[in-house]
Amino acid sequence: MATRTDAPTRREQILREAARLFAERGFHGVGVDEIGAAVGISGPGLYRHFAGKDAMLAELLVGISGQLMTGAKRRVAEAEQGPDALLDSLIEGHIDFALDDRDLITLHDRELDRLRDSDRKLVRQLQRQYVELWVESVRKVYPELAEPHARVAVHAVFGLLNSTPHLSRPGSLPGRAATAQMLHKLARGAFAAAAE
Amino acid sequence: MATRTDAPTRREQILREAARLFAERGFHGVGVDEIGAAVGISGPGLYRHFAGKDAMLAELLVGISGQLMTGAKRRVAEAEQGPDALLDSLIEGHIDFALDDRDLITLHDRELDRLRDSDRKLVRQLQRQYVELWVESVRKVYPELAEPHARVAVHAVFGLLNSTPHLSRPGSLPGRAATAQMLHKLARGAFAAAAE
DNA sequence: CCTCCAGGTTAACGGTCGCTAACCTCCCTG
DNA sequence: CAGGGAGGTTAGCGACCGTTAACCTGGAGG
Repeated sequence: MATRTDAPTRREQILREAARLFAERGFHGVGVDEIGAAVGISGPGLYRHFAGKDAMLAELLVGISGQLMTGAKRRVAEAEQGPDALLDSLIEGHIDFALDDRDLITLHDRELDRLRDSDRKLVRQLQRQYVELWVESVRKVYPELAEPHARVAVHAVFGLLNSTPHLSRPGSLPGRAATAQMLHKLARGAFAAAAE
Repeated sequence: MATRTDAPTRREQILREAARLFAERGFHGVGVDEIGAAVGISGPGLYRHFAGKDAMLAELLVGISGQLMTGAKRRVAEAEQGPDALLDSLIEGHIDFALDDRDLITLHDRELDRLRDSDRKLVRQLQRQYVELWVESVRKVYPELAEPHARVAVHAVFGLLNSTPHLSRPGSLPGRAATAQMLHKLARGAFAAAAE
């Protein structure tokens, strides 16, 4: 079972580099030739793997929202230790994502409007479900928190957790584990304050 | 003294519309013709007011960082009621900005890399000073909080406060004052949790 | 009344960009 | 060993974009 130590497929390579470049310079700021060059082929060779530049962005964004949503649903399903532990689990999942896939997090709320209508609707729907899932989870921990307030708090905490790309690039910061722990505390602190 | 109910000058009009369009579709996603059309003139007419498209972005970004920095310095200078009130004042200032100038907040951390080297350095320096000012202020309230941790917390709280553009556009949300108050509580809660 | 400039206009140029066309070359398979 | 598809290549097209050039116009000032 060498399922997941395989060499990355060409498609995956392309997506990784495209994500990096899009995050760095914006969708319109990157040419297909650069994306090709980043994986060692040049320009139009990409069209053997994708229908076009738009298709790469679409696959990235749909993939992200899908991954986040899938992970969150799994966590909800596996929750057996009460609402408090579930919220911690959601936070932890989001932090892992924010720390390990900075480029994707960046794209996620930056280039959504560059998508075809149908793709954009799909992504937005997944995002909305994800938010809703968090809102419910938060309100189970803090039942006295009204729903609109909970929604604002959830969006704000996403902003907080997604701030990782702004931390100086590699990280002179306290180290990955410590940063994760710190973000977790900050998020819980924000929710607690919202409810008080 | 009709100093600030004057009709906005053409330059100001252009900057406002450019900020809106840049925030909506990205710097490279907007053409000069569109910016012109947004203020009722067309395309090349902009060059009577700006040296080029880059110059507009530069003026916007330098202006933002400058405004934030100036406001924060003023608040520090006027602080007479101790560190706690100062931190509240900084938070309040940042929230006002985030709520009233969403487009600028969006540009601020999205299009920085599209600037000429000199401008980018200037903006980054202002940003760094702004962060530093916050870090000092936070550490006066929570002296037990180590500096690197305080810096991470400050960045995270910026992410939290800057989340306002993601709240559904006009705002079915609790209303401006209530949202501001909510964000304030969340930010203070996050800092408190960081220090605990 | 003439002048001149601030602030527009349209035409056009050069460069870039996404994408297609046409072709080439392994390598796998019957 | 023929052949065919997968995955490249380069050349080039058409569209668009930022910018410049050349020209026009209304109104303020001497």
